[in-house]
Amino acid sequence: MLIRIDPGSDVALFAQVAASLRGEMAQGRLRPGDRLPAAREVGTSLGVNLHTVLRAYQDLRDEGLVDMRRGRGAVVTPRAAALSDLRAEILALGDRARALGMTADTLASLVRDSLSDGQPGTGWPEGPREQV
Amino acid sequence: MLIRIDPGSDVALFAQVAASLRGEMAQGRLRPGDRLPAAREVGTSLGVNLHTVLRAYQDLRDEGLVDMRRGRGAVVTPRAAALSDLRAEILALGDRARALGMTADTLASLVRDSLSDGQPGTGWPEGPREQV
DNA sequence: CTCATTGTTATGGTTCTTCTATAACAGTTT
DNA sequence: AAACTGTTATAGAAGAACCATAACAATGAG
Repeated sequence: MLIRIDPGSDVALFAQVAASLRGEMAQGRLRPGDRLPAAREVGTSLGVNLHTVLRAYQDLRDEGLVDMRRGRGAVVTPRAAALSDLRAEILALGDRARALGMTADTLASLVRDSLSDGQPGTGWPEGPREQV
Repeated sequence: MLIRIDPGSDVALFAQVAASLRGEMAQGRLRPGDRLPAAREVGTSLGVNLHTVLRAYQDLRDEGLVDMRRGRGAVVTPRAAALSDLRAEILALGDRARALGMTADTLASLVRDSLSDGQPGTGWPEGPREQV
């Protein structure tokens, strides 16, 4: 278990914590059934507020990567195995992108946008806007 | 040229604009040498402030995807061709991730973190923190 | 049952980012 | 010369992120 954060980064702390844990899952160091360290423990040990850690845990829960219950803690779900399944391909893609002079952030943004190119769901409060 | 934003999204507007343009480059609809529409034009047409658009343009410039100069505008660089080179692989990876029940955001975060697993650069203001 | 542990919820406050608005400036092109 | 471009400056409003503190409720160990 290794959680790394950089307070000087422009990425939100809770996002860094969540990303760290996803990385552990992808590397197989966190497997289905494993329990995440208690949020309070991570918080104090990391010099970060309890809620910041919990926000990260909740993001992972929303992604179906962990189950959370009071008193029991946050437990890694079987779905987390999918992350390690993709690890090799992600690294390969990263190598190619790096060779083309692309940063990790650029590739990540490109991945997010390329996949959500589908039509947005209905019922928007303000609706999306376009510019041609 | 198609720029799409969703004011209700949790993603920052400037990031959406930048992501849209990256997508255009990946699809080959924006090629090296092409000029991006003027920031003011995009702003008014999109109902968004000039600076919000410029922030997106500057991000693309920092990634080496466009060159910017006063009076001339923002011009797509040769490096942008790399995006379309990776498009097929990104879509393939996205399909696999989707089949495993993974969202685009999850995959994007995983990509960003898996690639930046290397040692952080030196000279941090506060230094990164770890938790074992 | 008792009790320590864990996530959950609530409240309030500070700081930072994002977005907007307006204006002037300085290269580039026509 | 004039229209168009990104650049810089200033200032404000709104929201997100983060922190601090406290109480609550489910779980598991003893």
